[in-house]
Amino acid sequence: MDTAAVASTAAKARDALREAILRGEYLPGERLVEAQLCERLGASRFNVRAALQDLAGEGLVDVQRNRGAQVRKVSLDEAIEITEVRMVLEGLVAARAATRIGDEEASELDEIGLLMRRAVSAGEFRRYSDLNQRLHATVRRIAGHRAADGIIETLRGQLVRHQYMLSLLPGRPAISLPQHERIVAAIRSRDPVQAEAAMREHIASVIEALREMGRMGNLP
Amino acid sequence: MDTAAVASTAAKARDALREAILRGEYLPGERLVEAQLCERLGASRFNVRAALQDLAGEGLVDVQRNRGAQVRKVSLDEAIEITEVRMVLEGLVAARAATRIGDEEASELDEIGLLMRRAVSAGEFRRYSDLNQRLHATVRRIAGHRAADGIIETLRGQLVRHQYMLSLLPGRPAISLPQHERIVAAIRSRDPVQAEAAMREHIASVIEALREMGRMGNLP
DNA sequence: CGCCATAAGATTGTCAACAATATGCTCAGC
DNA sequence: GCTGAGCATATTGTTGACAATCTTATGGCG
Repeated sequence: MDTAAVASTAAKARDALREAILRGEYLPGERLVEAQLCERLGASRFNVRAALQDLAGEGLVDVQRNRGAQVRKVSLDEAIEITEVRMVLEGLVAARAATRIGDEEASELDEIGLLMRRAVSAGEFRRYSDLNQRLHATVRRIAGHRAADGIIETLRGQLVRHQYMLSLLPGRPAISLPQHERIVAAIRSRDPVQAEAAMREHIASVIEALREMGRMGNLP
Repeated sequence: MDTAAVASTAAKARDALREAILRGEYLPGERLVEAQLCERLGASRFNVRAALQDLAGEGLVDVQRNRGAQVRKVSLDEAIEITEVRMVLEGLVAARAATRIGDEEASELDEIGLLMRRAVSAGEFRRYSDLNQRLHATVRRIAGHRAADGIIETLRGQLVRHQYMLSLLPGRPAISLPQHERIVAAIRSRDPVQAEAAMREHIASVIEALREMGRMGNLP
């Protein structure tokens, strides 16, 4: 009985709405009408408004005075900028993980690496994508860098749609698997400089893929 | 007349409260009672609540359910973590500024560098501190990296108190002036790698100073 | 004298009604 | 047929009152 306690009505509404947006139930640009959300979330307008304001702070929705809220559209340019920020932040986190990793955490990374190789060679791309997230999350947990962690999580939310499109690009796993392996190896060997470099190289290649996607005529 | 328009009542209240906190009119840990803020800001409780919620999102205040809001205390550990994040973000921004700088912007950086040297040799520390902020702001403006910019600005708000204490440390200008000069030189010569390295070295030394401050027995 | 139950006061949480604004539609005028 | 003014509707902004909760003061009991 202390910190993690009963979520307030407003917090529940906010979390539910965030999940709905991330799940893709509301598309970018779609208007979020307060009255509709009241039904959908089973909350009063008061709490719905609070939720919208929070999510606006997270960059998931845009709110314009007297014009209501809509799911934020992030352009490709913005997605690239956001990913650049993620690149340096996850680099920082990887470096710190390398200085803090313990033995059982090392074997956890090993296991994720093993599962990744298996998933790729078996062609299970969805599973590989999940492992990708799990690897990044594990590195962040090992680092225990609260400031960076919160920001990365927020940014991840803004990018769900683009990341989803990325995962459909053919040939991505073949490129990213060795990058992931290098990240694991560097953190395992407690080398912060190599860990940061490996993580940045990995995310830089994600940025390159995003640019490629833009050149191929997908929506701007 | 379009984008930048009449600030809503809530936005005005939020900005006013933010300024008040940053100015130090409310100290860390101090309770922010809604009714009092209504008078202070000349806003309704509704808007005061919205403002508090916003500033909570910015990390300037803590809000606990049924217990109200208080100015967030950031511990030295947190300040260090936040500054680490700033280090990598401003490094990113400096690198990008190096690839984008134009001629008049180059002379602007030169001028700031000149004024800095003058301020230090004249012992005008307050003026040097202002120029410090101006240099960082100018670099960010040149880079035009909206994603990084927004986050850096938010983090800066959380650190005002610690940065103020830092500026009182004797010997800081002598350390940071050559670092600033190196940042200017690298950006001027359009070298993103050097620019990032110089900026990171500079902020790393700020982190070292923060650690020093902690060791010297200031409040944790 | 100290401690817990109880009540009073202060503060925040929530709501429903009302006001202000934007949006879409109809219809006169050309 | 097109344009624009004016109206109807939908949606958001704001307010004040009331309920829930926490905090502090009080007093009885061991």
